[in-house]
Amino acid sequence: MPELPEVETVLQGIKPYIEHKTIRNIVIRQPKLRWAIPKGIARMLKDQRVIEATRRGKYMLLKLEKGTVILHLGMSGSLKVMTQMTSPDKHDHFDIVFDDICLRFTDARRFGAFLYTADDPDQHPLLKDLGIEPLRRTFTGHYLQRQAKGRKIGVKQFIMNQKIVVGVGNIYAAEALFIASLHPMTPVDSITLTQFEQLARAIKTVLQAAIKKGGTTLRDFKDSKGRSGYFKQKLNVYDRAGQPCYRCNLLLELMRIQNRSTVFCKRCQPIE
DNA sequence: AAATTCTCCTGAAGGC
DNA sequence: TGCCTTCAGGAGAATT
Repeated sequence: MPELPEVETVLQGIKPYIEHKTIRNIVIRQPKLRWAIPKGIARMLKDQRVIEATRRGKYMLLKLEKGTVILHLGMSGSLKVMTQMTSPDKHDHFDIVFDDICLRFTDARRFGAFLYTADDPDQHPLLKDLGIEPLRRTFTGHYLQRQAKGRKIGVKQFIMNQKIVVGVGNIYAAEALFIASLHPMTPVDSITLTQFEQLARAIKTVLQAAIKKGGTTLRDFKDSKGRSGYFKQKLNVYDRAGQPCYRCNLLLELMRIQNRSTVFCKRCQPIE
């Protein structure tokens, strides 16, 4: 389930292999992803140099001499640097081929995306309404409080809304709420500034710690070299329903919010 | 406008 | 062994 730390891990892994390199070929085996891979994409990308590889939320952006490639890993996608070509597996949907290496995209569930825009990527429909980057200095308790004004949703849905803040998915939302001692269903209009400050801090802390560990591998996340992430060992609540809270020993609760499993500690994260 | 529900997809896991 | 059901989830689209 690639969230911000997993995307960042993949991005840092592929960066040195593709920046300032020229795309030589695009091989598409399965164009049907979240959106169909645009028909003329190979023609658009061929012989273009990658100026830099960046990230916006959970999207990876390859800035080219002309235009930008937009990549998303969906929930089961991975990008691998192939230093030598092997025959593709069933779910290896496309390759971006360079002179010395190739980027191979694998995604069993096909929720990922491979798109191209000739214009300012920040104006692309998928990117233009995205919220703030959580690791920015300007992501603060004040910011969250401002965004929460007039809303009635629970805090977990709030911080998972990519229009509020990007990069926080089901795993890190649960973890951040535990650290901030907030019940996932706490209505955002009842949260104090102090609590919002703790929450913003908790999100930064957990994302940064996860990046340091190379992301979280629960089932299938792999970095650009096929390695697992090691943040799972640090998870306080996610995937730990029914097990004792590390802080107070009470068995952790499982509830479903918007059809997402949500684990929390009733005692450490009380609802007012 | 905001909130909720539906949808895409397939592998894994559990029940019988 | 095998078939069926359920679950996992990012996030846009459709609906309320």
